[in-house]
Amino acid sequence: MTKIKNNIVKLSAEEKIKRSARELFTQKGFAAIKTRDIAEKAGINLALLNYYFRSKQKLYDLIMEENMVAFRNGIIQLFGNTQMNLEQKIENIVQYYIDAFLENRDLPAFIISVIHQHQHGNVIDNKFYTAIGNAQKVFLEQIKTHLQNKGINSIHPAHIMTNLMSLIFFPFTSSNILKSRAGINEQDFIELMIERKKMIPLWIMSMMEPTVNFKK
Amino acid sequence: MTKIKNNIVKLSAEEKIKRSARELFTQKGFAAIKTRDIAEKAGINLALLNYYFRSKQKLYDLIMEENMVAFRNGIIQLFGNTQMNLEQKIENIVQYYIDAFLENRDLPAFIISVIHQHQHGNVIDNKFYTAIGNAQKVFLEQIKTHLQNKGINSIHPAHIMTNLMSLIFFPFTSSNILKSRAGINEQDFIELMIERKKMIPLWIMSMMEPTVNFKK
DNA sequence: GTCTATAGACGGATAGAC
DNA sequence: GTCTATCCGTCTATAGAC
Repeated sequence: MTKIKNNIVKLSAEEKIKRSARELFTQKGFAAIKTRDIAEKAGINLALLNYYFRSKQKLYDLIMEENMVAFRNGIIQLFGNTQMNLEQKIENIVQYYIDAFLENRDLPAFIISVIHQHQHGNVIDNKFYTAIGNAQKVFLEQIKTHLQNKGINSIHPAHIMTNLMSLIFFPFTSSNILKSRAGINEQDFIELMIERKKMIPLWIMSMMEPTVNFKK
Repeated sequence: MTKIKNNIVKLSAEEKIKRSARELFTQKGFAAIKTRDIAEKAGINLALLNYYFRSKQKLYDLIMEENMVAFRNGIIQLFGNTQMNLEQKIENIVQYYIDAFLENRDLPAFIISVIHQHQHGNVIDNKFYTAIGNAQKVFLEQIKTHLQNKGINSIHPAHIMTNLMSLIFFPFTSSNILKSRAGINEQDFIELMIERKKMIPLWIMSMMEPTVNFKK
């Protein structure tokens, strides 16, 4: 990447390929994208893709790894933190992921697809699951303690963690449904997502209240 | 499909192809699957695929349409019902979809992918969105009324509908994370999903209580 | 580093025998 | 209806000129 006058940044061919590849792979996955699509979008010659990245598969692996980094680091640092109380932690998690997904709207569907299609044995994936394992345990333990303090033993901590991730991820994958007929446009959608940064923690905390769990 | 003695059902080649195709396409999508994969899985000759279904694309369209039918009909009938009160309706929706997804575990990720990748202009998809549009409106209106009765005007009805779908869909796409290190196996996972049929309605109803929304 | 041209493999589809 | 053999367009990857 070379800076030129007027502070305008002219991207190198390598960078242009990578950005185009990220956008396309994140939207549609490995199999649906042709190297020609990437080259065309980047405005570079097809041969340069192999020159810089060796193969389509290696380029994809690079993109995937980078796409998963933010997700993985978020889990490790936010979920695994042992200083913060549960409510603060949930607020931070919600903030972090919603901000990240507003920046990259295809990321949630990409991550969901990768997680869903995971088959044990893959080296990259195993590294991934091992890395988030401990952080997950810390968070689940914290939920468990919180529930015990509230006198609730009827609900598995995994529900709360799953619900948290559900409320963060899913809306980004289903904006097309809201936009179709619910009278919600792109700007409305963004505002709703911003509102959720405030609301999701309230919703999740209320799920751990006796009044909700023992109702009826 | 021909019945033979001992009540064992021997599938026709056509049916074998369709079942194999459904499993593979639902798991990995159109682009990642080769016609040769389908033929091999079905134990039939590659040429038969084209003989019965004309092309890979036509076979996929057939599978996708069938996969989306249950989802679409669920929305139209359950969301669009004008007789039932909101709580009963939510209970029915949760029951219906969780039961369906327990039967076909890859369906949620498939539906999410189709919805997410939708670009307006596609005929099948437009039919789909038109069909669910009214049912969606009925449901949103009902939520709006419920919120007004509770004296809550700080929250958009779309949040509630989105939350409901989130809590139903997402867990099926992320079971791999729970299974990796949270000490949850396949049987535990199924039990958790069954518990959710009872819990999700309570969680959603509580989101429409003033105590939750005006807290802090 | 960047291009053109092309090798070489793959995958969808079909012709034609049985 | 089912098979084998094969066609042919497409796609990844590379050789080699500049």
